[in-house]
Amino acid sequence: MAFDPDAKLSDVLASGYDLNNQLQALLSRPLDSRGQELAMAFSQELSRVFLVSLSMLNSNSSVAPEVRTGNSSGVSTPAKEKRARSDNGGVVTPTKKSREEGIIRKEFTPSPHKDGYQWRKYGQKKIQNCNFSRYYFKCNRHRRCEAKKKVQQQDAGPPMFEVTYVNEHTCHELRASDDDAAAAAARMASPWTTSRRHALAGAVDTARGHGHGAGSAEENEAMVSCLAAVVSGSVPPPPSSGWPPAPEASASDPDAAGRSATVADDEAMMTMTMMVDDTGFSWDPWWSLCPVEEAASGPQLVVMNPANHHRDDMHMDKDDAGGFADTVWPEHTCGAWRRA
DNA sequence: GACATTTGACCAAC
DNA sequence: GTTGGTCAAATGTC
Repeated sequence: MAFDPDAKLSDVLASGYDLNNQLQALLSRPLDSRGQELAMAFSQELSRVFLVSLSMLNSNSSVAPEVRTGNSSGVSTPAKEKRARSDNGGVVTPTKKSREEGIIRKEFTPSPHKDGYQWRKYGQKKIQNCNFSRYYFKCNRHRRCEAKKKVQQQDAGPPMFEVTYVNEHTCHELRASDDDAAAAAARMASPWTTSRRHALAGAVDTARGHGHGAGSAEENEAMVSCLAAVVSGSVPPPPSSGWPPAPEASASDPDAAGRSATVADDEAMMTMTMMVDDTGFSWDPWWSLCPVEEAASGPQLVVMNPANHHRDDMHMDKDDAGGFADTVWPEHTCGAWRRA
C-alpha cells in the first residue's frame, strides 16, 4: 500500500478503514493458509496505517517522516531507493541486480522484527561508516528454509531500521511435506480411524511447536474476536479455553490473562498478527504481550521480550521513538548485547 | 541436555 | 588490503 506524500491524515485513516473492512470480510469465513496470509498482509498494512497516522499526529504534519523524506536518518541513499520508498510507504522495490543477489525486498521500518516469521540470529558485523552493527538472521521455522534478513539501524534520527530480505521462504512447503510424511508414517503404524488420525496429526503439530495448525472453529472464532477487537481499539480477555497461550501471564501472573486492557500502540496489533501467521496461530517466541503496571492514562499493554524480561541489560521504554515500545530493538542493545 | 545467542575467524568479492 | 557475509566454537538460558 502506498501513501501519497500529500495525503491528509483523514485520507490515511480512511484507507485504514477500508483495509479493516476488507479484513473483516476475509475473517467472516473460515481461513485456509492462503486466507491467513491475506489476513496477515491486511493486518500489516493496518499497522502501517496506524504508524503513519501517529507519525502525522506526532510531527504535526500531514506526512509521516519516512514517507516525507524517504530517509529520515540523513544517511545518504541512492536516489532510486528514495524514490521507490516514497512511492511505497517504506518498502523499496528491489532492482534487477538486487534480485540477482537474492534480495526480494527492502524495508525501512521502526519495527524490524515484525514480519510474522521466526528468525535466528547468526551473525553481527560492524559496518564501516555506520554507528550500529548489522545483524544477520535466518528463518528459524525450518532448518532448510533459505530465507534470510539483514537488519541495519540507521545512524541518525528516530530509530529506523533497514531490513533487507534475502531469498523467499520455503518453510511453508518444507513443513507441509514434513507433516505429510508424519501423517503417512502414522497411517502405516496403525489402522486407526480417520478422526483418530486427525487427532494424531494435531498432536504431531503440537509437538512441533505450532499446535494450532488448521485451527478449530473455536480458535478461528477467537482469532476473529481478537483481531476485530484490536482493530476497533480494545483487546478482550482470552477465551476460556486458554487460547491463545500466554506463558507469561499464566506462569507468573494468572490474573493477567483475564485482565482487560487498552491497546496503546501498534505493537499489540502486530502481536495479534503474529498469532495468525502461517505457522498456525503460534505466538512469536520473542515478542508477546506482557501486562505492565497501569500508566497514568490507564491500563496499557507493551510488548516485551519474554526471554529478556528479567535482564538488566535489556530495557524497554515506551516513550522511545514516539511511544512505540518495540522501536528500541536492537538499538538499545548496542554495546549491551556484546560481552564486556 | 537441547537449543539459542554471541563473537572471533574465515572466506569471497571488490 | 578492505569489507561484507557466513561459519562454528564458546557461552548462556531454560
